[in-house]
Amino acid sequence: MTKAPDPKRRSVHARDAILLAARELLTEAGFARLTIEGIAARAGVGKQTIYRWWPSKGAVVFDALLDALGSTGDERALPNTGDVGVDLRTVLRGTVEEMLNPDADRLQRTITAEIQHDPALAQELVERLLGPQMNATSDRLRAAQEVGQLASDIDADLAAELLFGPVFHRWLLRTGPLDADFADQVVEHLLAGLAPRA
Amino acid sequence: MTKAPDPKRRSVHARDAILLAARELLTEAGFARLTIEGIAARAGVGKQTIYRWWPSKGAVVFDALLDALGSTGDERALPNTGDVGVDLRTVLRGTVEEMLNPDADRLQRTITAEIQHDPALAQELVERLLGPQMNATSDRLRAAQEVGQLASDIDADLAAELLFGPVFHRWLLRTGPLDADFADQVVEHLLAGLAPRA
Amino acid sequence: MTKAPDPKRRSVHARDAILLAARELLTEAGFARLTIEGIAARAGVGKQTIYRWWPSKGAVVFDALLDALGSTGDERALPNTGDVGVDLRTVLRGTVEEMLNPDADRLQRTITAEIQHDPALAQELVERLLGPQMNATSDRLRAAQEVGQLASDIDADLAAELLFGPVFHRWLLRTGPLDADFADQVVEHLLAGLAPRA
Amino acid sequence: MTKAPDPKRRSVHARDAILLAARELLTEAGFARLTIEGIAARAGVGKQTIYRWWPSKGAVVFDALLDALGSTGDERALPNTGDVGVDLRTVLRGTVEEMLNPDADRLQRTITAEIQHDPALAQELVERLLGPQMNATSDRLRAAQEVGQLASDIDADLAAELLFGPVFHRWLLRTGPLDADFADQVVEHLLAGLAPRA
DNA sequence: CGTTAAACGAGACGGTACGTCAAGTCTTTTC
DNA sequence: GAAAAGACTTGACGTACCGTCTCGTTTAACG
Repeated sequence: MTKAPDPKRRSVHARDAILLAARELLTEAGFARLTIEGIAARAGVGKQTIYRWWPSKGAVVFDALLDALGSTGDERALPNTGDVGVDLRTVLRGTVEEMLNPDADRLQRTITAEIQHDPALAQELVERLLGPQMNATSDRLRAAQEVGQLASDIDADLAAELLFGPVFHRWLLRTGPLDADFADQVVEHLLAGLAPRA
Repeated sequence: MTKAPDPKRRSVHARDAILLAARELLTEAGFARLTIEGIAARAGVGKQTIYRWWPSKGAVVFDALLDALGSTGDERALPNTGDVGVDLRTVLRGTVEEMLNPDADRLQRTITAEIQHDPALAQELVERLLGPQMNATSDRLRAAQEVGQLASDIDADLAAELLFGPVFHRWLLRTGPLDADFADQVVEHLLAGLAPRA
Repeated sequence: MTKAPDPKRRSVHARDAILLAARELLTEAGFARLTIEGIAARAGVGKQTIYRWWPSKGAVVFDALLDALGSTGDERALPNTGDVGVDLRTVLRGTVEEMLNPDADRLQRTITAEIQHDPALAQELVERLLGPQMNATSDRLRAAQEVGQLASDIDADLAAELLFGPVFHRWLLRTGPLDADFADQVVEHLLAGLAPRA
Repeated sequence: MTKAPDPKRRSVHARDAILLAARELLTEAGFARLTIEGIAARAGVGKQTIYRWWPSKGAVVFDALLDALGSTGDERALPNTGDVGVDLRTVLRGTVEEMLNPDADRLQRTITAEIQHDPALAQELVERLLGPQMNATSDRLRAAQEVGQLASDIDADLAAELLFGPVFHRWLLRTGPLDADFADQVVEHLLAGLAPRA
């Protein structure tokens, strides 16, 4: 049995330097050109220190991203103006806007590509980033159901996926122009289908 | 300027052997473990012959997939039973079923990951595979509009994306179980929103 | 049996262009960086045309050199001033001088290196270049024997080698400075040993 | 400036395995067919380990030869029987004999060819192998001068070159048969020229 | 608080694959 | 039918990183 390293003795400084270096190099060169040696060199760290704490390049990048995103986005409850249509439009336009930002675009594409080959990463991504985000949306939808703005017999989690799915599809596959107008149309058609039956 | 090779002199035999080898190795080992050297060895071909005609590993794989899929899926018009709900359920269940097939799943994930870093590939994929498939669906939707099963003021192309988006989202991000039931629900809610207004 | 090409149909133009290109590239880049492809490209000739008529890169270079040297140096009888010492000094100083010329130095080193791995080339070199040169010297020595300037019981061919050997040794191995003074000393000591016995 | 590796960390085992493999392959296949990849494979070593410590194939071979020859030939003082003629005959016959041994012949031709294109190697060869050997000879000649067997006004280093030069010339250029008799004749004529004047 | 075992930086190691270059062979087209 | 053009298989090149493995050097938990 290979002896596991002792987390208590772990150098916080090394960890931070590694994640920072990973983030910087990822932005500069992209995932494909990112190397463990490069991260180690930039971080001023021995390669072994990386291998000691992470199983793969993907895991490092993933941690680096969580480190960056997690700090800002812990609590992202949706706004509630009283009009669910307005609120959904706001959140979906925000999603589109982020996708149009070159840096965020690159990071998200990188991680989306990466999880295709690593189900464990995929699960962690869903649990720690996507899940919370979609839960915030389905929470807002449930609130709308309670005030009678949406049919009450609809699964809010499914509805959230009906909302984000098309945007994600268009972004990832570039099937057409991705803009605020597209986001609005998705919300409009979706709400038509989710409206309470007369 | 590096002189381009003359396509007239290209060896068909080499091309076919390369694409076949790529497909086999991709299924056996996955994209990450796929190497140019491996393809060349399996195909009984010099590495230079690959480099002469393709700019990257991704391009080879892409051609290999088009070669395989394109031959079978030229004409994929949707069925038209007269009931658009039934037909959409059929096509979406078919899509889900293909995603559940391990081989197809791996190939599709590979190529989806690949196009994230190569917009040119992405465009080609849309034009040659995704586009035709989505057009077939939107054609069927337009037919439904003409017989009054769907509201006539809705963009059929957008509707097709509303349909495939959620399925694609769940498959790619593994946000939940992907099965026929999920496909049915997507169709149901979508049609509710697209129904002609009284 | 592989059919031999017909020398009668050989293109003189191609032959000359190849040998010229070889000579030029040899001077520009040296033997190690000389390639068949480079020669073919420079000569505006197909590679096959080179392979058809020469068995190896060394053979081409060799022909190229013979073509260049042979034309100028067919008849190189030594001067005969009546004083064999003066004449030997002249010829040895000339040899040294040529070795100090950078272009000639490179060509000679190239071919000397090459014949180490190719006895057939070595033989041809001796027969067509070195042999005639040394024969000219031994002829002069024999003439000296006839007029009593040298002991008559000495093999003139051996004596020629005693003369050129040390110069060649110092040039090839760089064991010390190679100059006219060195040449003179070699001649002086050699003649002392070859003088007629009282 | 590319960072130089740290000699303290160098693996002795790898170094020895590389030099041994180089020597073996050189004997088996000759210099032209010798490859870095072949050496690495035979030595059970990564190619990078060779490139880390040697700049070229020639340098490896050179080190391999020094490693082999240097160990046996550190001290090669010439015999001193009292008769300089006998001693020179012995050493020159020994030189000829070694040149007639196929393995030694191949090694020496290889390295002689190699130093033509690499003056740095040439200098090292002279300093570490040829130099000591010729010094041993000139030492013996000086001893002969002291006891009056040779003229005292002759440069012993030059004399040594007069001795080895012709043998080397005949061996390298194959201008004639190389045997003990030839060695004897060289010594005889040389001594005639170097004898003390009456 | 000093000891001491661990984590650390550094980097050499055996490997794999890269993308390039040239070798020598083969085929197609031109003169 | 030789020659030009150039695509082909082969194999070595020298480079970049991989993940493993020592090395000395900090450094932080515990005796």
